[in-house]
Amino acid sequence: MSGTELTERAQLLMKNLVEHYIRDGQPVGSRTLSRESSMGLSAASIRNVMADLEDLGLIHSPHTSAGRIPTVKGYRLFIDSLLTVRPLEQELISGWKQKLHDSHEPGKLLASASRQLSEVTSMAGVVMLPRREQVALRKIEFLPLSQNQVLVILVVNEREVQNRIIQAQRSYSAAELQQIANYLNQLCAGQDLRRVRKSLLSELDDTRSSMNQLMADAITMAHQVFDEDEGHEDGLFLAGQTNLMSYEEMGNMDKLRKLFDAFNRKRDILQLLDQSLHAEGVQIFIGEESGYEVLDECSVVASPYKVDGQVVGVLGVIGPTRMAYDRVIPIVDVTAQLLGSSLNQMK
Amino acid sequence: MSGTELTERAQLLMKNLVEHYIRDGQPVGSRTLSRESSMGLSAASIRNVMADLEDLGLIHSPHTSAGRIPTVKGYRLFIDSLLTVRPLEQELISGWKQKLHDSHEPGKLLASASRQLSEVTSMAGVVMLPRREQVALRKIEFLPLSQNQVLVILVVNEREVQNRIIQAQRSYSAAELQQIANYLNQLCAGQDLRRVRKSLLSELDDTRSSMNQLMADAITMAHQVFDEDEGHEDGLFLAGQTNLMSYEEMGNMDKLRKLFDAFNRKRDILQLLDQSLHAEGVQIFIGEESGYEVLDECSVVASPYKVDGQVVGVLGVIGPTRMAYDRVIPIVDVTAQLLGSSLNQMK
DNA sequence: ATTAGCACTCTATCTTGGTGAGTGCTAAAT
DNA sequence: ATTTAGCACTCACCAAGATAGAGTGCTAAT
Repeated sequence: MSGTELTERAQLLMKNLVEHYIRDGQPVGSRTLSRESSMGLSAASIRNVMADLEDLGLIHSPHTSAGRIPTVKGYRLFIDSLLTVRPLEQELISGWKQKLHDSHEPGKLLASASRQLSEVTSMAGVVMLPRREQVALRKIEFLPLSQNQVLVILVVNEREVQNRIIQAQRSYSAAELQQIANYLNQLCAGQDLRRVRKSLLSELDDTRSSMNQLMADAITMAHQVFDEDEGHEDGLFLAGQTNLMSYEEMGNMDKLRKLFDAFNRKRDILQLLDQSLHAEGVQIFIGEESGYEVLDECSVVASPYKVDGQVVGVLGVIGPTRMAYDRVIPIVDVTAQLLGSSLNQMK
Repeated sequence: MSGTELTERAQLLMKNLVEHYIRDGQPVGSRTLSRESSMGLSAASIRNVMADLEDLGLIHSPHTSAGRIPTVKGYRLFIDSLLTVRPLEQELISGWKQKLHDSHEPGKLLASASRQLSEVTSMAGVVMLPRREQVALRKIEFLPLSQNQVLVILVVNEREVQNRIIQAQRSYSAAELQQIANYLNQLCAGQDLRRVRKSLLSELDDTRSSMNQLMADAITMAHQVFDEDEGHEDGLFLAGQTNLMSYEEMGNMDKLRKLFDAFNRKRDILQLLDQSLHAEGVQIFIGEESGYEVLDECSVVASPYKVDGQVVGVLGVIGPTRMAYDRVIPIVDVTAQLLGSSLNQMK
């Protein structure tokens, strides 16, 4: 109902108002808008239109004699149908591409991407790790430690190394562990971790019947290793949180602390970004839209990124609701593309 | 000069004053002190003594009609000769011990220790990693990647795994890399990394003369690996930074941001903690004493921790200058001991 | 040596009044 | 039928007193 009712003029006015507010951070009044918006209307006329916009819940006054500020609904309208994004300068893009390509390891690459996002936008940058499920095991290795513990080294996804420590039933010699590793490598190498778990189950029966104790132990150990897999790495790269401290709207220490704590916990942020995982292109959560109280006066601009046409993760930027969307959106967009192509080259 | 001049009474007064200020955070005046310090003196007498203390630079007034506040020099005196530390309850200690022992990997353990420090003190906890120099190489392994890159996996210090990617001269097969690894393992396993570098140099001459190309390549590769070693891991675990946001003395957003940025850079903090590396027991840096501007209104309470009687790292707490030293000092002290013994058990 | 008394200083807080920006409404102008 | 000028009104913001409270230093009495 509200969408179509907006006249051409009201839309233009709204656009000007939001742009103005994003620039100055001050409530914008009819007089200012009449002077600076070059749409040849008097303050009085503008007041009339503004009254309509306020009735529609698109803007509001902080108090009687201040100007108007866009509401969340107003931002939504602005972003969805009023916004004109500025295209980015090609030189900038190739500069970023260069920087990203300096990283050889995937971990470093993602960290670098989040840092870049934060630097370019002066807000907080986030990069969510590729989904943990599609992980190909390349090699597994065991080393004996004291007290029946065993150090397990996993090489996955061609060039990522993980390690963990498991508690074995008894003490194994280096040679035994070598055998176990050989056996498992032969059994699982190259497979997806998900499949590995399944292979193990069926293999367990086979080995049990063939009565080779060491191989049975191998299976048990592998189970320990892969069961532990969930939640091992937290899978979120954050950078530039401190940038947020420079914005006046973040002046409330208490709120800011809660936000930072949420960053540290990471869980909520991961969950939020998950929502963008199956979206196409850039998604935006404005203020309370995110559903997380700590992100009250923040917006999140996020985009999935792909490798081989497959979405593998999400990246984005977190900043105050009042941000330069026309610039941030393309930044997030191209960074997602650049990161995807960089990851591709590592395959 | 100043130390011996202090009368018994002046010392007691000073002690009361600092304790009072640490509790309340308000400048403390003569009247209050006379009422609450139970040393049976009138406000006027106390004023006389306070005037002396001010002359000695131990306390000062923020303005004419406020009470007195300890200066850095005053805190120093307080800590060095006036402070009586409260011993910790044994139950607390054994609880912490328990928690620390849950971690099997050294990395996790250090992270856990810093988290614990921050939780117990409600300030920021820091743990500096064991010195990188005394690192024993246990095993090295190579895996081929695309584009002549080689993935190197290092197992050091019994149970730590590092990995890095180096650029090789040509493409090596898995089998070749296996040979190279075997050769290097035989050559270097068990040695200190420092020694490994030396061994490599002498070995380089031997192999050059024996003309085995592959082995020569091995040496070259190893050089690449170990040269890169410096600064690989940043070696600092931080936790609970956000705790600092709750202290009023950290109200200045700008300063706080600079502090957080310093935490993220880590370099300055590492350098500061280095100073405690060769100290015996708990060391304290009060405000400007640290020499770092960002730590202006902070104190650092740090202690080295030992494994096998050898100092391997430093841990501590960073908080506002006005902190409960009588409690924080023993906390840092026992945590250092607990961490040491936990690390010992992992050997 | 200690303390009561006093004049003094300075901050913090509240009040007051003025200013400017902005609004809504109405009546005149286009 | 729009648009705009005019006007009365509201409210945040700021600066200027006024007041109260806490604390000091000094002096004279104990």
